[in-house]
Amino acid sequence: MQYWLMKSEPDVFGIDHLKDVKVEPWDGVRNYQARNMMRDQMKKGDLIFFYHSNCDEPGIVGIMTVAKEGYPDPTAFDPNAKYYDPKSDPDNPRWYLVDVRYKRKLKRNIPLSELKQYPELEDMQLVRKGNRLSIMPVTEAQWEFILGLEDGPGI
DNA sequence: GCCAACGTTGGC
DNA sequence: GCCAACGTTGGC
Repeated sequence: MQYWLMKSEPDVFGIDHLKDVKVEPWDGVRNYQARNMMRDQMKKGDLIFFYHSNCDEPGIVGIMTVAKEGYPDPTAFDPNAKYYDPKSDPDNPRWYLVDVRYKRKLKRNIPLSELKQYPELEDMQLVRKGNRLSIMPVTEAQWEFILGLEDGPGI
C-alpha cells in the first residue's frame, strides 16, 4: 500500500465535487514529476489525501483512492481543451493521469498552518517552503500521524 | 495583490 | 550546455 497527496483548488474542483461524482479523471497535470508518479508509481487502491490549495484555509480535507492506474491524458489531445498540448502525440503521449475515487471527508479540515507545526511532519514536501508539486508521496508514518489529528490538534 | 520559488523556454 | 526571461504556483 502506498500513500499520496494531491492538490486541487476548491474553486475549480474540490472535495465536494468529488463526493458528487464519486470518480474523476485527474486531468490537466502538466508537470513531469507529477506525471511520472501517476504513470509509473500510483497503483489501484492506493490511498490519497485530498488537499485544498489556493483558498482561504489551505489544508487536507479528505481521502480518496486510485480508481484507475495511469493512462494518457485525453485533454492533451483536444485543441479545445484548456490543457491542450500540441506536443503530446497520441502515439507517444506526453501526459498521463489516474482516476481517483471519493472515499470520505476528514472529520475536520487539517490546515497547512497546523501541519507545519508538527516535528513529525517536517520532512513532508508539503510543508517545505516553495513546494509547488501538486502530487507527492506520503510515508506510512506521516499518513498515520495525520489521520491521528482528525479528532483535534495534537499541539 | 504581492512575491518567492520553481519549471520551462529559447537565444547564444 | 548555460542562463536570462518569462510564466505559473500557491501561501500569505
